[in-house]
Amino acid sequence: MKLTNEFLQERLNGQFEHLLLDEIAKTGQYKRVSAGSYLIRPGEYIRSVPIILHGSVKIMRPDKEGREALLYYLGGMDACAMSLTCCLGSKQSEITAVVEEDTELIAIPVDKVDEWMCRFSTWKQFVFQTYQKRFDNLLATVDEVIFQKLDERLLAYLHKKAQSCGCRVLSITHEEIAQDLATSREVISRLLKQLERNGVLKLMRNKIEMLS
Amino acid sequence: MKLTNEFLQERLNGQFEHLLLDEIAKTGQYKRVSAGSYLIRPGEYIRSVPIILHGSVKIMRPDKEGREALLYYLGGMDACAMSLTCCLGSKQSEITAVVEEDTELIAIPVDKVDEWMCRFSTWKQFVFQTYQKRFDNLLATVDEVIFQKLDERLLAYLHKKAQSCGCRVLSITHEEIAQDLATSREVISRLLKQLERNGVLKLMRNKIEMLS
DNA sequence: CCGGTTCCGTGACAAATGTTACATGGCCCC
DNA sequence: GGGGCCATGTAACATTTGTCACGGAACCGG
Repeated sequence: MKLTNEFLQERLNGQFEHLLLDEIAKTGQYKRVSAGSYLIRPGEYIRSVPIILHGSVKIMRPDKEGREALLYYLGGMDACAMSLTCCLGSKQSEITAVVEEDTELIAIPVDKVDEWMCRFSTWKQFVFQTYQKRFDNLLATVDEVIFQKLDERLLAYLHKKAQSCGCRVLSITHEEIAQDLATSREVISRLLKQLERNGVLKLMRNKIEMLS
Repeated sequence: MKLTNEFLQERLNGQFEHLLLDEIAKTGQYKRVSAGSYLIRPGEYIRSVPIILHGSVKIMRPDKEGREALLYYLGGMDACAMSLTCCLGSKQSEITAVVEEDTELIAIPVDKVDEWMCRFSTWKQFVFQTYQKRFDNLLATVDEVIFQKLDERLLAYLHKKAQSCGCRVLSITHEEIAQDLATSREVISRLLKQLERNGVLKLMRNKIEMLS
């Protein structure tokens, strides 16, 4: 799709100045990506930084045994800090990014990311804000993993998920949750059952309804 | 102490251009900080970004119960990414930074950090490299906490420590280790004893000698 | 040398998490 | 309706981690 200034103005919440919008319209690439597709996998190089207009992207961290734990989600108006550092240092990705819900994004070529930093203060601000948000995300994840027990982490996970999809009924299997939290299916089933007994949620096949 | 261009040239490994060194000499503040002092605590504001010339600084993350887990160390030529984001967004610190070994650093006033970004490409590079390093540190920590068991984490912890102090005999108590890893002293004692039986290390009062 | 303090070792038990094994039940497709 | 697949439930057991209780050893200051 061709990017226009008006479209960008609306979708980017007017957080960028006009000249910058022109540049984005000229060099940015609009993309629709459907749920399940990978934006980046470990070891790949990135040549553009995605700004997410709408949807949600799941950032995961793999280990050597093939497990893959959830780090955090990217949502509207978020950009990926990993891709920023990867681009600017031409480093390989160390994470996996997979589209969770159908997503619209604008891909900014790496050389522009750098160039605009000095030309547009709103861009510089955006870049640093992005770093800050990702740092906060990571810290929150670290907190949970270090200080909380699994049942608390599970509950936090479900709430985040419900919030991100904007509904109270989650379409997910116990197995998927187990992968995201880097544990086993049986453990999750056990804890979920416990939460159900406590009236926090209701379990159905392939679905979990949050009650509180 | 008064900063001179020559001093900076030598201590900063010549990674900055001359004009920038002049600026740093003019506005940077040289500081010696002795082991045990706090550079920043949660809730405080930072008005300068430290560049560490020599020594080591421990970055920790507190939780509500008063526990405080180790995130990572800063060493020579490192800068603190937290302080970067905190400064640029005038946010409160979310971490604790305490000097582990006597440290020399240069404090850069926050407005300069921003101003130099566009004027000096080596500075811009430095800032982004800093972000990247801190991200990598955090990811490594996340990896350990998510995927590894305590005995592996403990061993990794000891190795990092040995590397950072450059010697094979660590001066540390079981209690301190337990705090850094957010667990209890007894657990650490037990695991250490096990490692000793396996010939990995030797235990002494207030000291641990790494053998491998 | 004595008394107090800090550090360490350790057994016994509790709680949390991981693993194995199998049963059940829904759902899809023919 | 029957067969097969997938998701879930669950018991039983293993391992890991956390907690409590206590004793002894090393060190330190008088």
